Amino acid sequence: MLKNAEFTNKLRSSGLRPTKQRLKICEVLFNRDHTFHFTINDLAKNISRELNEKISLATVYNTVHAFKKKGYLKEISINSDKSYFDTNTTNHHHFFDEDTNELIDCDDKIIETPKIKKNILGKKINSVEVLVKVATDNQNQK
Amino acid sequence: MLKNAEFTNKLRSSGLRPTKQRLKICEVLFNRDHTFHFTINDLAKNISRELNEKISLATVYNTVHAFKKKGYLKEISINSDKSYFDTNTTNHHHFFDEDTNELIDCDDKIIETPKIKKNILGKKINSVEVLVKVATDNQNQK
DNA sequence: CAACAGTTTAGAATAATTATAATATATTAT
DNA sequence: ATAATATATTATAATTATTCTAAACTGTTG
Repeated sequence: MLKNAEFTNKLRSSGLRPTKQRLKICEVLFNRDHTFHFTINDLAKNISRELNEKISLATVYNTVHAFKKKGYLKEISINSDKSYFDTNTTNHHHFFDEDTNELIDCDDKIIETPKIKKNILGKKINSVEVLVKVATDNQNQK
Repeated sequence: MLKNAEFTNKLRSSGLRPTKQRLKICEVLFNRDHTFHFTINDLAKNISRELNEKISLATVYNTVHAFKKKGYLKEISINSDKSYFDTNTTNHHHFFDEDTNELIDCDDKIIETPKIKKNILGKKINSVEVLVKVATDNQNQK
């Protein structure tokens, strides 16, 4: 459970002013036991529910994007209809349950990190991530 | 280079009426040498350019979704701002060039298909796909 | 505390996608 | 073939996610 002062430092050290709103968003995002996958709307709702306070949706957008740029959040692309973000910013893999739309993080103890046999573009490899889609047998190719 | 009659059969055999519009869209999508990655807007533009004929945007949306449901197209989620579709419906991997936004298909000769060490949900595995993001060194974590 | 740069805000604007409902077309039964 | 029906197409409106705008506000620096 990080304190306000720690978030203040974290923000300041990356060149972001520690405003009231940003500190509250830090609390909601980073004072958790586990990885948090969310849309910006989810987050805005969580803020008003958990903190009983409203932060303008535009600010939530601004902040999430600022945090992403600073590497505190990572954007996930599974569904293309909405943007999801992830508090787990390490290189990791996912299981995606097509029945429930649940997304589960895992590391290379669960899913092997694959070898790139030929780096066809010759550029620097920034990430190698695996997505495994699962569903109850029969139907569900959506 | 498939013919109209072949597309007609293909459509009819999957329970889709072979309408003028669908046949034209088949031509644009499937009479190609290589995999085609596109947004619905791209496709609509291609239709009016290549075939010199306009198909209502709503029809293009309907058709692409119908084709996806029938397994003729696959939806890709790399960027979350738009929906991309792919004529390569096999299980395959991707390189994504963050400098140019180019997406390149490849199979397990280029990128190894990873092993799932533990199927944590115990459900049927529908796909295992790898995404490798590359960019010119330095900057570019976007 | 004054001055300035950076931030927040409500609401407008934009862009992608989906819904609507009238018209048109393909299929089927006659 | 033709009529009846079921399905598609279309233009347009509606919806949804996201970004933009410009005025008011807040944090920081001197």
